[in-house]
Amino acid sequence: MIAMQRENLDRNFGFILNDVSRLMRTNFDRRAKSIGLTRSQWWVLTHLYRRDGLVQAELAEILEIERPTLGRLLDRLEAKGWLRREPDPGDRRVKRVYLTDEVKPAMKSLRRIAADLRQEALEGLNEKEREWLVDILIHLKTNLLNLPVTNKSKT
Amino acid sequence: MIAMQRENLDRNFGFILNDVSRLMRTNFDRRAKSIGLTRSQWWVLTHLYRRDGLVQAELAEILEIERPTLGRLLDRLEAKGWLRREPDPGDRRVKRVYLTDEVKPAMKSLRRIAADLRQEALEGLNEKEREWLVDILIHLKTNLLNLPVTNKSKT
DNA sequence: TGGCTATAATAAGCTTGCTTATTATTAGCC
DNA sequence: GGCTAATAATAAGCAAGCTTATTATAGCCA
Repeated sequence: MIAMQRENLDRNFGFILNDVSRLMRTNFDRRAKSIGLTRSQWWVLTHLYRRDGLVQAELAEILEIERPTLGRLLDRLEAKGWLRREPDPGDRRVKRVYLTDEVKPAMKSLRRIAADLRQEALEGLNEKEREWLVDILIHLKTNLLNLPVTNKSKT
Repeated sequence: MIAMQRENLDRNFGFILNDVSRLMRTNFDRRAKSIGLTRSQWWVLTHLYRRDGLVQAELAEILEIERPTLGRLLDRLEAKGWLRREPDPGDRRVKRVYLTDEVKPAMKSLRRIAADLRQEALEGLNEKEREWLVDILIHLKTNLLNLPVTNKSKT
């Protein structure tokens, strides 16, 4: 614990991670702009594509974002005609989310953009290293999810 | 390239990265809330701590964020008394940023929070793996910064 | 059945990213 | 010296995170 005062900021793990994450997001968003979707929006559509008609709360759970965050994402997506919300017949608190037909062709382009960008970011790493990286990231995510503070207001 | 339609979303590199980054940020912010600073704000102060009196544009460059983003961060930090902006005597377009005395003690707590969180996130990785991870992330960042699209409106 | 408790969705407010556009000033060139 | 181009800072507007609080409805249990 001596001489730790002047740590190397350029190798600060948290911030490099943040930088890479931000660069991926902004780059994706720039490429997808002409389609009229952001990466977060695409991610929502991707999951609905697999399981159409999800309840909002379920979808938020799957996406690991808070319900209000999802709510406003859906507002924008609905306004642009990518999906619609319909009341659940059995439970009047619930709304279910359904994709519209416009989605399918757009999805294809976005999947392409995502794959290209991923490829470009990972350029120079071999398959083994890529797998290893994903494993490590999953490990970190697990660590973080297990932290007591992370469990917000679980009451 | 066959049967790639149904890729494994849970191992999507971009999104796990995003998750880890988000968890780090929100966790930090929760822990630092009582001090009244966010992680982004702390990062600004950390750099000023090393080089007080920077010009805003230089600082934005170092932090790798856009100038308006920094501008509003500084607004909030200034409003809470962590720093002040002073006109540059030689160039009337320029403002230089100086930390106030309140900063020093807070910095110590925040550095502690950051170190703890980093440790908890990286739990289970040995020193070699940690170094490797940082190297990989720097590599990815370099890849992303070299993408043509990333160079925004350089005109 | 009637009343608490839990749950779904949303509203409201804050932060931090980004873009694009404006304003003030400086620098550079003819 | 005077015009044009470049630069510093900010304004304005949008997106997507988060919290906390509200409203409507279901569910449970006494």
